[in-house]
Amino acid sequence: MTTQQNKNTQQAIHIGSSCACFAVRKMTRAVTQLYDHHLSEAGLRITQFTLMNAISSFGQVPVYVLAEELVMDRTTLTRNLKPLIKAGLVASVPDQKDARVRNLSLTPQGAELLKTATPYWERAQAEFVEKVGERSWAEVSQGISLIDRALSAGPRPSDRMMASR
Amino acid sequence: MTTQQNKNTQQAIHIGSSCACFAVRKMTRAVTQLYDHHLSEAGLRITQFTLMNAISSFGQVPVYVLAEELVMDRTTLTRNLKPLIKAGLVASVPDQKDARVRNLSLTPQGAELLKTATPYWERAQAEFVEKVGERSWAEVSQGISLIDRALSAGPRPSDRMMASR
DNA sequence: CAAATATAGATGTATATACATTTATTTCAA
DNA sequence: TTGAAATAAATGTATATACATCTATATTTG
Repeated sequence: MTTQQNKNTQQAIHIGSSCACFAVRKMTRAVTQLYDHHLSEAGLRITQFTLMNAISSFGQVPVYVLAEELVMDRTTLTRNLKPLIKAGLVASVPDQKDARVRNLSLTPQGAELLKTATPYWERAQAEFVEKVGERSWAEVSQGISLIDRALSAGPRPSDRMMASR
Repeated sequence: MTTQQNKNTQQAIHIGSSCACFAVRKMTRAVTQLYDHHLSEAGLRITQFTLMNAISSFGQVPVYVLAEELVMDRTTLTRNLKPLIKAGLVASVPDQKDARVRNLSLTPQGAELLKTATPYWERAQAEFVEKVGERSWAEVSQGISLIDRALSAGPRPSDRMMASR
């Protein structure tokens, strides 16, 4: 048992130290916790803040466009929007030309809350950059952009259609 | 309205392009989707695979130690373990010396499934590295380690106890 | 034009995440 | 030694995430 167990342990250590997904998920938990602790004082989570911010940057945007932009499943976005719509922070109105589409925008209250919460985001961002170092973050940030491009350049759904599985 | 709206839009674009948390969460969604698509063929999610792998690397480990190691709330870990324990992949047994503590380990079935799933993880990892580039990933990986250290070196809970709020 | 196909969003189900609180146990101090 | 404080895990609640599927609408094709 000992030899086999040692083999398993060594293999597991190797996977744990090389798995890209494990690394990015662990880091994301740490970063999210930092931002959430600041944003909680404004009654928002960082996920909600960034979602409202994304809508604000578009002014008005269909669900499917925003989901693609955020690399997020449409159904996930629908679910994430629910509490914001219920709280009167986000408006979802049917499109005039295509009845399937719903356009998202911030309500006046949503825009106001986003403005109120921004200083807390700034503190979180400042603490993060202070801890990590401006230069280091700039480098990692570039790397993240690179990964985003690399992964979004994958095969299109239409290409996959005739492919094996 | 137009001027104010433009201001809001510009501000939102600035936050969206600089927020570290938004960037890492977006990237993590993309990376997780890639790994999940491979691991699903083994009937596991990448989160479950990496959790089982982490337990395997310890051999046996208390919940609170694993949670700290993974930068994960203890309650989150408890919840994530639930389906694995129910499926008979992970064992959770009370510690002999401290009755509060529960030690986690893989069951034989868990070890077997981990082994079976490993080739799918290897394909995911290979696709990721192939798309991103070995050199780029090595650099980003170093940056992630740096961020992990920077954020875990924060104030201990005991230090926070007398702090404001 | 009508039938087949494709698309947008919503819903059912399941897991992932964390805070506040509860329960059981241990440690520490008067 | 016992009562207070601390710790480990579990539970209540709420949001985050995605797949399979469903409904409604739009587009394409025969």
